[in-house]
Amino acid sequence: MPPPPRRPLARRFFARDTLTVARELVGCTLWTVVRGRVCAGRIVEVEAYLGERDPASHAGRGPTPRSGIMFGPPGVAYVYLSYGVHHCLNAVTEPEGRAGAVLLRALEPLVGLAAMGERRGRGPDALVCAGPGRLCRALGIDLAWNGLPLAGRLESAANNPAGRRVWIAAGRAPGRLAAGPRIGIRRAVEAPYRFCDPDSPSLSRPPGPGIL
DNA sequence: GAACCGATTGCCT
DNA sequence: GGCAATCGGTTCG
Repeated sequence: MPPPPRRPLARRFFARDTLTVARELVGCTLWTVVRGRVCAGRIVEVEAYLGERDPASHAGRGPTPRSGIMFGPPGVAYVYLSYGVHHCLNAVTEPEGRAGAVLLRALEPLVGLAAMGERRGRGPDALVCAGPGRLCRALGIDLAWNGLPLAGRLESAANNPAGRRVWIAAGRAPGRLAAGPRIGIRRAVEAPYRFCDPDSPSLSRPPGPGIL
């Protein structure tokens, strides 16, 4: 199977309703280049976090130093540290001024499995990015990536002294799309804002019950 | 300033 | 199934 296109999505893709962006991100591809090593995977599982009206969102009580980025321009990375141990990568959504983000929870690895395996330790290939923390570890993503653009033109080398690149490109749309409750949250546990390709072998958990 | 919490993971019994 | 790890952000006094 030929690799999917490497061209980043347009920024306006992300400047829309968060639930729409979340559903359409399933099947797209996430790319990183760290010290010249290319990694990519097909996005197979995401969760939508809606912003000020979503109690489960970090932006649920208005902007703070951490969540402020979700109120800013769409199409940039929101990276946070989970349980003091793991990093999680979101794509900021909605027009500037309105909060929203999509958490990338799992990828099917496509490119750079050797580098992913070195960062994560050995295990089944299909599960190397099966979880938000695993995904970031495998692709080399940490807090320093917070705020990097995921869409539009790639960063110039001059603006990227760490030699870091990240972007989201189009991919193969899923044959089916499953919806269900979000994982690991304590508030708004009912909202069916987790979307995944139920036919993927790389999910962090079984698909939710809804089929869209 | 201090206490508490968490959009997780891997290892333990 | 249970639980520790580990720390930035948030909240409270």
